[in-house]
Amino acid sequence: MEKFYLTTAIDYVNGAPHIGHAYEKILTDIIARHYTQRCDDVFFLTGTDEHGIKIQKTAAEKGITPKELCDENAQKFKDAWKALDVDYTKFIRTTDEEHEKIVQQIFNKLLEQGDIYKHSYEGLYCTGCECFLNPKDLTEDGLCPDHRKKPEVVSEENYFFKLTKYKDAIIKYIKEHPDFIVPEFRANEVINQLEDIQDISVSRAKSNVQWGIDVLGDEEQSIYVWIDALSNYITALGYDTENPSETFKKYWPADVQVIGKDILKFHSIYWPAFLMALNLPLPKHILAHGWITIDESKMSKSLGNVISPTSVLESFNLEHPDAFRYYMATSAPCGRDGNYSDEDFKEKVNAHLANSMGNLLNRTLSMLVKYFDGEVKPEFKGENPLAKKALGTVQIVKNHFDNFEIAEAGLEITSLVDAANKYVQDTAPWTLAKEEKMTECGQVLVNVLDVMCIIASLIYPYCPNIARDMARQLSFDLSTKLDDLTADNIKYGKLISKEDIKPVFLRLDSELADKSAKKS
RNA sequence: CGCGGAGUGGAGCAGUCUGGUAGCUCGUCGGGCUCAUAACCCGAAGGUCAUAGGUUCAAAUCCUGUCUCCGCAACCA
Repeated sequence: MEKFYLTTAIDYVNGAPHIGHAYEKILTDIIARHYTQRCDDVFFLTGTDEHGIKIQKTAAEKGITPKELCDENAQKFKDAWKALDVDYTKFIRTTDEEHEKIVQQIFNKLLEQGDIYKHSYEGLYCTGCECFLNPKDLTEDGLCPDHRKKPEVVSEENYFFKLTKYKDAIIKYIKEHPDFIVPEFRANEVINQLEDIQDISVSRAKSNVQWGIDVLGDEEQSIYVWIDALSNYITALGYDTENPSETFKKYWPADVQVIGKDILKFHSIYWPAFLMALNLPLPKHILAHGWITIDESKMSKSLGNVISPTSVLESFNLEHPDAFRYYMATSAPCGRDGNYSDEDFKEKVNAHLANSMGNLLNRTLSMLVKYFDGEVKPEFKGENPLAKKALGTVQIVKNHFDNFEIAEAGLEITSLVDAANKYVQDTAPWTLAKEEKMTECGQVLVNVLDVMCIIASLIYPYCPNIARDMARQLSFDLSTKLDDLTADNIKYGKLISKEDIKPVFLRLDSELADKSAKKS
């Protein structure tokens, strides 16, 4: 594998980030970190979508410029990702000068080649909303639900993209590439939606929407969201209709684009159509994840149960985001909805990260210190009955990641940890020590520690800080590629002394789980 | 009849495509161990697989009907 390019959706900066935004970034970061363990060149793109009427209005209400609003909120997203250890390669903003320039270039190219044409249409315009309304949104009397006013019939000229021209090619592509849309069951939904697709409007009258990218050569129009926002995935790499950068040539097409299920339509229909029009290859996979519900109900502002990405860390007093990342990634299979509850969070991370994994390292190192003063002797290396399972788990985890089964991969790691705990229990090194079978005892401990290094490697994408703490206590090089892992990882000599053994993840105590500390 | 997803022990889920002893994680109860983070290991209880029919030697799985919940359609991450 030479390179791996993955992207998240770019978030609309009309508000602050919440747990749903965080879910997607964590998933993507875990995938990115996993592939850094398999290839040297991973490019992970995220960013923010910053144009449009909503930003324009919110800024006006706050009495600031749209740019100021975007700057303020984009920073909140960046801060959140930092707190969650989301380690992106590049953060693109659709207000970046470079992006705007290329979007204009793309727009004009499509216009020149006839994929974009000018067309006037009639719509119901509400002067209160300052936008067109869908007839279905009106009240029974035909009034705007927000302003109780009758919308006017207004005719507006816009640019349209010939989506219909690409309809058959997209259907064909989806059918010929069953792994293009992940999970597979969503592909049917997309094909259904494709059946009655129309050309889409890709510009707005500037009299309505000022906060957007200008159409070059037409002072009346600005570019509407589709071409602006979707293009970020290629403008970020330095795409150019004339002279694409080396970076672009190297990384495109994307290996996976992670998005929410709500915007699958745009990424599996509009986006492929634009790419076809630009004569570019399509991304290899579109991964549509589900929603995170809060205590079984949908997160919404009206219910007041919107949780900020970092509130979970704060309410449990967590120094690192590892437990939250682990929980988010393993509590629901990718693609289906998952639920967040404080209770479940606490139970899962206590059981898996503290009781099983953390404690396993702790008990083994403690015995090494207690019986051997922390020293690994050459005769401690022998046949390791855990080796086969451990190396097998590495392959299984890789396979799961190739199918974007992030939760399933996590469970495999847990299963390896359980096997190691059982091995310790069955061989009872504390009994061997009492019976003065010291070589045998040392072998058991080193067998477990060798496997512990593999576990540290495998858990790294989910819990980078815990993995680093584990690796440090094991004197193991965490940058070892997955394919270079062996069952022989522990070096001879003094491994650790008593004062250097410290728990990598402490149980969450119930008194820390204070719901009232949670912000909305 | 707009389209789609879901209904499996107390909780969350897998299994359904390719019919063949109902499984996983967590919790509960009992026992064991004492190296360790009230941790670890073993055992047990607990399910008419939403429901009614059908196909079959055999159905959680395939077919038909019904009920319930949810999503999309409609710029909600």
